[in-house]
Amino acid sequence: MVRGKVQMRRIENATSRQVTFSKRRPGLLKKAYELSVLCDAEVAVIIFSQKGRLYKFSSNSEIRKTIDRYRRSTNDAATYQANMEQYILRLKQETTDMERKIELLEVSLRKLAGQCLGSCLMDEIQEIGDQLERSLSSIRERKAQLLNDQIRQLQAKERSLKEENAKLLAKCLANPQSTAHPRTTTIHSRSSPSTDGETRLFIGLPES
Amino acid sequence: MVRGKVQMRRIENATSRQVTFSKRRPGLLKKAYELSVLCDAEVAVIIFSQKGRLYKFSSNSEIRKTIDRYRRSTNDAATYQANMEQYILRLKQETTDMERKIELLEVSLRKLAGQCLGSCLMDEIQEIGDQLERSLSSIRERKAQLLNDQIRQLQAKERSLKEENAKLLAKCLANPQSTAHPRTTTIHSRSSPSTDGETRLFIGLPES
DNA sequence: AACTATTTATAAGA
DNA sequence: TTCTTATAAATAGTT
Repeated sequence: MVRGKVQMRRIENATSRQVTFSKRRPGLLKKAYELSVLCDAEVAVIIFSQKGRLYKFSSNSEIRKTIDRYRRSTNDAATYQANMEQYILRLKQETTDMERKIELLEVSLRKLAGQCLGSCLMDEIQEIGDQLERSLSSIRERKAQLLNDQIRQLQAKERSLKEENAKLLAKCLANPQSTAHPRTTTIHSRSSPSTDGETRLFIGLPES
Repeated sequence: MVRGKVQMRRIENATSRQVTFSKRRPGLLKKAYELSVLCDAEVAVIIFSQKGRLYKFSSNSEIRKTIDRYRRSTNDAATYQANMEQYILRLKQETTDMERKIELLEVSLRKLAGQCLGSCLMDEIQEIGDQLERSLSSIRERKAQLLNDQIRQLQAKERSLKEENAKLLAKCLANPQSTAHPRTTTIHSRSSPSTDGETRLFIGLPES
């Protein structure tokens, strides 16, 4: 361009590049300004320097207006926005559906809880009553099951305690150091008012 | 600028303006291109002619990226897009909340319907059972109320029919033209197989 | 930032 | 529109 043409490629020297940027940037913005004024055109220029600094020109007071106009005039840019709007519509539809579902669930729940029955006619009352009876029978079944489980657990525990009891008794009888009858070997039996039946196994243990 | 400086003001002659636009527009775009290449800058230019025709340059493959970058770098006003994105986040949060609510309602409903009790322990079983008993008693109350209403309606109907019956009887007795007993004045009784009890009041009406 | 030799852009005319 | 041409404007390299 001056004193020898410039190759149209990135200036490798960082300082030269920065200097050239500083010189050409206002030139570009000035040209943009002149075009907009002389020809009454809408012009917007956005420049980001390598360092990320922003420079802009807008013939409009608000560059966003030009950008919006650009978006409206191009299909691919409008697509993103349209997609978002469609997505919002879908989300809204979803929430509406969910609201209706919640409403229905709450009504069902209230009815099963015996509330708001004032508007129910005999048919529906009958149906709800039947459902409740069925539920109650499920509940009773589950309750019975739980009780049975508990009983079985207690029985198993009883069995294992009995076994332990028997083992300990056998040990006591076989042990030469304690030939006396277990009943009479209980220490501190005078100071503890517990029954024989409960304490006769605690041979030699100090009372707590 | 050439052969006499140009005044920096709108060119009034429409043709001249159009010509100048055609000449300067590629110049501006070229300058933008050169700045972007030489200085490795991100440059975007948008031009709308007076007729609304769009011309643009973008150092990027996609001008939208530069515009987005511009939007991100200016925080003078929340952009429409940012607002939309926030709105979408809000909607998503809302649907998540609703999903959770639906989940809870469905669990409650299933339990009140006596389903999925396998995981319930005795406390909860007891509670559900109590709730069901209360619901059933509400249901029975409502049922009784409905039955009572029905009975009262029937009683009222009976009363009004009796009154009408009495009035008609009195009329018959007072009327000289029909001294016969009302039971015998029933017309068409031979062609209608209804019982006496139901038809004896329809004096003089043609059968439908 | 200022200077200046040149290139580039472009107004007016064809 | 495009070409031509005279001239203004921009700017690369230097200081």
